[in-house]
Amino acid sequence: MYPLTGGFSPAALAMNASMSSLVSGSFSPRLVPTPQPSVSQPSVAPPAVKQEPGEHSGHEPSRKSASGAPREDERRPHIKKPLNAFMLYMRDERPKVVSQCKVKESATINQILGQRWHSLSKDQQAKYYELARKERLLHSKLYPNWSARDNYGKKKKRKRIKSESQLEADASDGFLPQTKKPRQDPPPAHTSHARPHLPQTNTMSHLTHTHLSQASPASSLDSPATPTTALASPAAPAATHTEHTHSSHSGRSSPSSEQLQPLSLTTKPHRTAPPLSRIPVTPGPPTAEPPFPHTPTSRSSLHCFISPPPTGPHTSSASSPPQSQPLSLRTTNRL
DNA sequence: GAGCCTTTGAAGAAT
DNA sequence: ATTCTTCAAAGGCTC
Repeated sequence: MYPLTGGFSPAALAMNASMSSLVSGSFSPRLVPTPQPSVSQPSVAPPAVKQEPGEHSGHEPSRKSASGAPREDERRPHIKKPLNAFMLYMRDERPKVVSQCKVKESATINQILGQRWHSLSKDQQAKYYELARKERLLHSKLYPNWSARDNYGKKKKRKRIKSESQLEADASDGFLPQTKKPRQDPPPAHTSHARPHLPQTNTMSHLTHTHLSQASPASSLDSPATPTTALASPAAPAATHTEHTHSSHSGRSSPSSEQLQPLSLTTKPHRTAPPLSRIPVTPGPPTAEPPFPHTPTSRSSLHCFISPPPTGPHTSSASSPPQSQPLSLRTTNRL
């Protein structure tokens, strides 16, 4: 369900959907009324601002007020990260997958969407990249002082207790057992990391006269964090079949690949290891394996996407990303 | 009820 | 400069 969004139809995503649509609901799927009374939101759905109940949770020692007074961050609303291209895509496509595949589990849906994402044409992906870029731009205008770091540690992670069988599976896999490395040390590590944390007191102060309304992001691409090149995808540069894919996705240094070669992100090796624990790594002939070998047992629904994969809209005939790149291939990094 | 799962991408932290 | 980690969404499931 898309609370406020008003729904982005893929079509609506089109560039022409300039600010208005963007503003209308982009990054605040389920937002909570902005707490800033003083801030007059210019007919703009405020970005995800949310007051989290257990927010304080003891992190962020850095901004603790000596006295008993409520810490600043406690009163500050939780400003969510702007959605990236894929997230925007998911938001649009999720309902379709749900209805088509009759699945409800987000994990499964996301797997399907992940595959579909790869099968998208560059143009289609570019649409979302562009949209995401606008989102970031808008977000940075709304919250100039916001930093992704602010949200670090907001999600408390629980240590997953692996079953023996799972551990075995991991072990037998032989490599990178963990998809998400269970942190040995508490996540908010950096928070305790004495760093000059910018005083975010007035996160929204700038909003008072937000240029937002006037902002035509597309034109003001000179935003700091955003790659000027529209499609600047964090992903690999050119080389349709970039195997070596930009060893790092340090997107910021974003390649200046123009629209010609928008993004070959399709081949991007994933940082987080795929569900290896469930996907038997077959040392044998890779070709023998179907594109998506053995998906999670109970996740048969993956077929939903996998079945019709043959010829995605993406012209990339040969270099075909997803199909030719079985999940097992994307094991790469993260040692 | 909090957190996990699962995906990709962005950004910050760490090396 | 490169690598690693966290968080965005989301809903069923697990603890």
